[in-house]
Amino acid sequence: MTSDRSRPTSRDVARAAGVSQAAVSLVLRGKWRGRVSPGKAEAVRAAARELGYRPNQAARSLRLGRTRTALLVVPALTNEFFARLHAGTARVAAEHGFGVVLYPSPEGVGPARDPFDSASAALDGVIASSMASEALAALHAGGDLPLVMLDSEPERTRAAATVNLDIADGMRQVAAHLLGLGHRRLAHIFADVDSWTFRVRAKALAAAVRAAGCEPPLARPAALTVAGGMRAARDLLAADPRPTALVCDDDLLAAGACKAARRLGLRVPEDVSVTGFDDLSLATALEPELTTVRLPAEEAGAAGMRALLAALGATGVPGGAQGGPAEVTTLPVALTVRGSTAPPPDTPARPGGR
Amino acid sequence: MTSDRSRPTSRDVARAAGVSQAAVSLVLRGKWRGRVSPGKAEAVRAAARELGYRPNQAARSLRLGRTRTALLVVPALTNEFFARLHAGTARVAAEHGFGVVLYPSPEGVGPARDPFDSASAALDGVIASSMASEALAALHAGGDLPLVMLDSEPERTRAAATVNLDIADGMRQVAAHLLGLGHRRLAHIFADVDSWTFRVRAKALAAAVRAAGCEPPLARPAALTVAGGMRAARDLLAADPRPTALVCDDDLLAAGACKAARRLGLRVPEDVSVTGFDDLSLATALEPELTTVRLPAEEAGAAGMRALLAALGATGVPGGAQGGPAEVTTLPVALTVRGSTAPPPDTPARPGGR
DNA sequence: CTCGTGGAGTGTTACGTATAACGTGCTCCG
DNA sequence: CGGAGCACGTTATACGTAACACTCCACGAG
Repeated sequence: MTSDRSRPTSRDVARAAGVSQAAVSLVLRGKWRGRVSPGKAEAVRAAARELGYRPNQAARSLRLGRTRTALLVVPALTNEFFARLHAGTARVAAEHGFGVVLYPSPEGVGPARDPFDSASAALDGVIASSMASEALAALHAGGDLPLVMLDSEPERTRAAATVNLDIADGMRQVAAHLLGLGHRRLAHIFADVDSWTFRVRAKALAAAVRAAGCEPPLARPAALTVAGGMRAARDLLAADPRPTALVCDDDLLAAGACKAARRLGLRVPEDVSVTGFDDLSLATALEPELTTVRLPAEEAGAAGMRALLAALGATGVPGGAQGGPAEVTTLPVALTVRGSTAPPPDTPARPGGR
Repeated sequence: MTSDRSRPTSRDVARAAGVSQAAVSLVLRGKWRGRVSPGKAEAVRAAARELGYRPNQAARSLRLGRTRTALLVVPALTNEFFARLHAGTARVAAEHGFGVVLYPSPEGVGPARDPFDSASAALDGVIASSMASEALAALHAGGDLPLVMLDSEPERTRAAATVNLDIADGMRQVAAHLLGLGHRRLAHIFADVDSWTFRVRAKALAAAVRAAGCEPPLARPAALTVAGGMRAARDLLAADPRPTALVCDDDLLAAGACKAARRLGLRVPEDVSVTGFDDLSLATALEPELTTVRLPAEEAGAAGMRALLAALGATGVPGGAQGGPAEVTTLPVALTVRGSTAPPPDTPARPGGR
């Protein structure tokens, strides 16, 4: 009615409320205690509501030097784990008026372009998940933004903070469960990805098995897909003596392992036990349902964003203020026992798994 | 070395190259033909590279009045379909220097907040997928941004364009496949969501079945999860006479249906056929693999972003310029026949499905 | 010789916001 | 009674970029 087509500015609001533009800014940012009378403040709010005023974020960002936007680097969103990670970051971000923009990391299919060119939005900080060191170096070149690492090697990064899942403990729980059921010949299907999280899984499993006095597990790499899991499982189940349990780095691999086992005429879990990792929705869609490790992905994403916000708050103070230089948070994970594990064949049932 | 801590600006580059700030802008935007000599242009580029200059996007957005950022509204990213949708939009967006920020639509769990407050970034346009009319109205209130609808009711929106998947045809293909196998008693497990895409599925299935001279399919609503599919299937399979095929609105529901069938002692597909929709990675993880309809999600997302970019390009011309007011694109879908469908029991095999 | 034309640049301004710096009156207390 | 301090505001400026409006000069046509 009054305005001519384009979005109203704070000056339009000021005119409508009969005050200066500065007063509008004060009132709308809530900094008017003792600077603007309650009456005028209310008039400003009414005018803003009336006109449908929304502050121009570009102008605000320019003025403040902050954009209230974070970059989340993930290998692939089609993986439910990373989607949950994103949900956690986005939730916490929204609570603080932040936005999150995604960047599929260079390990994906796309051309390894500069994330800071790709993300047209200016950024305040970066959260990087499950990154290889090479990709990290690329990020490093992208300026001196605060960086939070998720589920990554804590060492040799310039991260302001690291949020990790207790992957090693998860794998130890898997091993304890299977060993407790009586399994002695475990095999490991590990993801064909050079990433800290998968290296830890392999190491933890091997250590737990060794500690129990068993021979080290056979291991086969596999592409992180159902088909990959099938191929690896076919190989492993051809070994003699055949392993009685297949420990998989991921639920997708476990799904493939189950398929492969059945194609070989083996029943799961009677003839061979299978465990997954991540507790995707896939885990309960399968039959039998997968025994797997539940990872608090949303929680990890939320914690990562909180850490980033904390780092942003502490910006400007060069000296190390509170705590160490790089804080590491580790979130607990929990084995979820379902139907894909059982005592090995030719063994009298023994009490208790785990 | 030369600069004092903060990011270099175009003025810093200008100083280093011995030209004016305006010249830097011209050169770096590639608009210098006949305005700046090749020698100086090269000097500017060298200085920019040397200083690691990156244009301040906030300032650019403020100046241009455009932010090169689009909002993608999806119900949930943890659903692989929407993740693929996002991948498509993000890919095309990146090709044009655009960013994409996500907003989980009000139908999700979160508090139904204003997407334009939540997305701290300013926006040039909106792509909304699978939205109920209520949520649409909320978007409508959010200003007069160009809007592209994905997989939604074409009518009564002010969308600049609509990109739809040929859902109806997909369901017709499912019906033809099952009817061709000899099935006569179909049942439908439909998603408990008030959304155009699911209404179309129900209508198309009913029409196809009626056209074949069969009685209309039994139908049960279900929450869009594996557990929801199980409950609905348990109900439907208790009917007498028992349906010989369960048509599901989604692969998750189909997974649940398979589980339920087996718990009742029925084999899939020998005793009962099951079909899904969407072709999630879940479809090939199950056993038997699901017969389902493959939706070109990435392609749809890409097409949506292209439509939005086109609408943005045509902004400023009030009169309807090229084509109709709201263009509707429909992408084809394809039935993928796998192992979860077979001729009904007590029926001699007949040649050909579909 | 004058004028037009186009290349090569620069000065200046505006985008919309947040805030520092600067007034006003007015009250209250030493 | 003379400020000091407070309540209430406004003016002015800067953030970094893009682009309009100029200037200046060389050169060729008339």
